Amino acid sequence: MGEALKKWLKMKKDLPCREEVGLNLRVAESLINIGVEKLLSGYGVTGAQYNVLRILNGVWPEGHARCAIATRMIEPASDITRIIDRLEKQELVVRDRNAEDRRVSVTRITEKGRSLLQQLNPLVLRSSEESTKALSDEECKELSRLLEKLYSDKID
Amino acid sequence: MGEALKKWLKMKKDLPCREEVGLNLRVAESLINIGVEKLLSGYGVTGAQYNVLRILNGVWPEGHARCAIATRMIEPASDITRIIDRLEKQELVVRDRNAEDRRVSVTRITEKGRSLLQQLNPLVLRSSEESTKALSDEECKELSRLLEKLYSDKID
DNA sequence: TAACATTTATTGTTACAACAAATATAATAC
DNA sequence: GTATTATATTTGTTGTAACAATAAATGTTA
Repeated sequence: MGEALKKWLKMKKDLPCREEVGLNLRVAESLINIGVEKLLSGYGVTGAQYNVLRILNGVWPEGHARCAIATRMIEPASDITRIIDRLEKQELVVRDRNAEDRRVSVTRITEKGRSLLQQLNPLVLRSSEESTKALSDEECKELSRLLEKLYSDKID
Repeated sequence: MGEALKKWLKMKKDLPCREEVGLNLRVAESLINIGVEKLLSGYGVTGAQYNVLRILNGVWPEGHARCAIATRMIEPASDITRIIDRLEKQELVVRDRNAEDRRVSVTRITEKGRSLLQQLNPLVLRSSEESTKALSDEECKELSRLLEKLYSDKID
């Protein structure tokens, strides 16, 4: 078992390698992404809100239905509705009812939302470069490959 | 950029590999650990509560001060106090004031807590084996190695 | 030893997450 | 054409997370 994990958890005993991988995933994820979260919170948005803004920016000037956003989230989020509520309150998005199917509510990013993203995106990129600097490009790619192999049987 | 990530996020464009690794970490972590969380919730404990129970079990029959627990958590948890409150309400732990230093409150796991762990531990192991079955033992170890290298400059 | 600083834990508050229930509209079956 | 089922979203509720403020005990220093 790796020394870094033992050091982090202040454990003495070893763990089965399948449990070890799960723990390392949690430790790494929380240490890596905490920096981005802090950065974003300084601009008044959470990680989930930023994620929604990026998704909406990808289809601008069109919008997305709530359920289309849900399937594109990094982590499955159960209440997109209230994430959008909070973005709407900040005037970063707008919401309309679809004319053809009045059940769906289509959300679009506003100019204010787009300019916030333009401000944030380079900062987020810089932060992720900073937080992964312990790995070479090759190691990053190998890590991504293994992670995708790990979860690819769990999607669709 | 890996196809699994693109498929998951329904993206077309590529991302810088440093951002890609961060996203893959989040996707993998949430897909892998959701199973354990669900398992635990069926027994009335959250992941954080289970984590605290395991930490306390490791020093049984002694206990730990609140701040000693905090440093051993998988993810930095800001309010151990209320996690312990909830465990105490379920009689899985007990809390005493330390005689020498009356500031510190020492928490110990109870017999009820220990027997819950005995019940849960094999189920958790089985669940983590199941959720990582897409990787070989060698790949698991390589993945752990890369993850530890990634975060080892961020601890202590 | 009195004043101040530090450590440890708890509480208050606000925002967010998870799950179920409710609402509204559309599609399907008879 | 009405009843039923399915889909899309919103709301209610409860529990949890994050952060600041407070309380209590101990350490430090002049």
